[in-house]
Amino acid sequence: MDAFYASVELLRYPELRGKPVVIGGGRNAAPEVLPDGTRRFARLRDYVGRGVVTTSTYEARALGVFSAMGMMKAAQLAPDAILLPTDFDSYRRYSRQFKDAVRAFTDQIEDRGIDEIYIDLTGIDGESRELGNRIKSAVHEATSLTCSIAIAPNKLLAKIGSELDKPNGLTILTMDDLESRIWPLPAKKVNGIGPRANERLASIGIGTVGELASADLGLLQEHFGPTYAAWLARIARGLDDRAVVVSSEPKSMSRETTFERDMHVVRDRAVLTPALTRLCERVTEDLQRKGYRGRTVGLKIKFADFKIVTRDLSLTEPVADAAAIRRAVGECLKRVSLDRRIRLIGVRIGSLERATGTASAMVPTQGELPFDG
DNA sequence: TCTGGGGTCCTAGGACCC
DNA sequence: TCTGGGGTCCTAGGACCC
Repeated sequence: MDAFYASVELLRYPELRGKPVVIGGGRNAAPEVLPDGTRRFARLRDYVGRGVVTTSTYEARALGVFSAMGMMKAAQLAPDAILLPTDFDSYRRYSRQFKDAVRAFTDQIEDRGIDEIYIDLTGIDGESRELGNRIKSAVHEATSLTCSIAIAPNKLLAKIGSELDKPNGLTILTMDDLESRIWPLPAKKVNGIGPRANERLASIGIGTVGELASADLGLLQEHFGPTYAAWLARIARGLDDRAVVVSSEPKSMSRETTFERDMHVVRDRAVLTPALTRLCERVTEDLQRKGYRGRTVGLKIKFADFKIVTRDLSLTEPVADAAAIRRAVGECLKRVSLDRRIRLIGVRIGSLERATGTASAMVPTQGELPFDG
């Protein structure tokens, strides 16, 4: 979906179309409705806090404001841009609508978050461009939103291709297009080459996918290890045999919060302790709402210097109650050296299993029968 | 004026078991 | 007295993605 959150907001506030608009910031307020019925929107210049940009309209991007940028920095680049708070309930609703629209074509859909999917079109009738246009029309009819689609031989190329013609794009790629359309691209356009890998590639003179394709495998192995080097060599040739994964179980659930100011471990105890308890409660709510329990409880602390420590504790039995999670988090906390101010705390639960049925209702398996020893 | 929140996957060492 | 592998689980950190 193109600039998804921002585009949803423009449906609600059409008067903002064509203007630089930024979504994000966390705790900022919704627009104020004036007596004459018009709305007064917050401006980026008025923002104070530690939030980051979640999405920006293409007009805001033209001013240099992109996702994940600190809001205060964005405010310097685009002080007059409109600032809107995130409204995840709306985005989730539109997300369901666009995915349902695609489901009319096939159920072979892999969820990649709220605004992105892979579709396995293998065996679906129709010429690629015509099929792509039909999907785009169906999405637009269902949501009034535009999306960008690439149809390609694999997920790697489809993902790259979907970025080539944004917004409202349709890109068809075959293996014959590798040299002309993929090799000129910066290596970091590849899904899986992030900032760190990109920097290390740059340090050995590799900037584009094409340069990666002609790189010596031994050199790559020296810098990235055998597994990642082999992967790099394959993706540079456009090779990717990952399947479209239609369903998956969650592995972990977590909640975390960044404080408005860095917290002093002793002096701000009255803030920190209830905040930690609240995170345990929120994780518990998530578990119960989705019907899971988990056996591994994790604590995350980000200090004022941005250093992150994590501590895990695996319990003997899976839990889904706040008190048990809070106790485990307390044990984790004892193993952290609290020698700096704290910026963020987080609570995570992993080793999840479905909470259907109680322990007493479960039939013992062979290994648990008492006669084996 | 520094840099969110929710996830997945990988690596690597150590404990422990057979 | 010296030296095995294979396997799983746990923990911590880090890269990466949306």
